[in-house]
Amino acid sequence: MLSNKTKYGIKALVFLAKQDQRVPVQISVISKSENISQKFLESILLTLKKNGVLGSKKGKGGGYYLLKEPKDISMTTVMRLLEGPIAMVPCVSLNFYEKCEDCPDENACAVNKLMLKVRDNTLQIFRNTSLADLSN
Amino acid sequence: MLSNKTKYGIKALVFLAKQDQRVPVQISVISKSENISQKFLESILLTLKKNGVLGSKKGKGGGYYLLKEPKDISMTTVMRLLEGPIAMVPCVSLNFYEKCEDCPDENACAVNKLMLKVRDNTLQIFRNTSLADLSN
DNA sequence: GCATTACTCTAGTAAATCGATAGGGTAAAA
DNA sequence: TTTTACCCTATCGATTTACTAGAGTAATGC
Repeated sequence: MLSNKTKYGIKALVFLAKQDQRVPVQISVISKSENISQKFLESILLTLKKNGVLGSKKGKGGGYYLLKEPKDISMTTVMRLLEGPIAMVPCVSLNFYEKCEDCPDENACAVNKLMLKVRDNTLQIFRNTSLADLSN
Repeated sequence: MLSNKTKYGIKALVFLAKQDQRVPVQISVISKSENISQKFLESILLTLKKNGVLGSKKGKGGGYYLLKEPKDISMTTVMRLLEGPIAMVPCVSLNFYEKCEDCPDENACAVNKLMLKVRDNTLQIFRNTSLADLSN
């Protein structure tokens, strides 16, 4: 299941991408428009900022804005930052790999085999989908 | 993330599919061989039984066995029984559909659009993968 | 400067889910 | 009639999720 965190994050990013000008947008504006708790959204945008997806400006006329063009922001980045691993099991994860304790041989494991296929496919979708694709 | 329940369920099914003869296999045998808590496995096999995937036989020489040929047991069935919805959000789920409360228009929703693609792909993999495919 | 605005950060918490564990009950086979 | 093994219910600690509260700090405009 996709967490609300990720869901809200994507919605906020799309909202920013849809702005005509690249001016800072206040959290409260996004929060109202997308029906997201303001405080919760605050923490989400903060992580996106800390990881180079968003920039922010303080004070009057401040807010958040995209640091890159929507077409250059890939869904893999967003998913990994907000949701964590893309794989359904750690033993097939690229960025969050962990060995299964109960499994003697990964290569002989049916779950591994199946989930590897799923990960490959899902990853390809996220790689080929940019923020621009979602904003049309 | 895939739950242990599903993971163990798949492993147990593969174990059963790999048996030469179609004789009942005791829970304790599967549990030891696959490093799964016996009691936990018990409840998993029970759900698979209640939903027509497995049969069971009581008493001495009893145990669980597949009700169908491995090639006729699709991963969609197994995943839905043990893991639940295949989709990452309820609003793109076929069997567990639910409308998002915060979303005014599903067709205009970026998350919906993205997750629909993911679900289609994942579903296709599960549909095209049978227990037989995983047992080789 | 100084008030306003808006971002930043730290805690905490209610609710749900997960992954078991415990223990007794019941049916069937030898 | 004893053994074996399936069947069912209840409980429980740990973790995660989705927020909420509240205080602090940095810019901006007048």
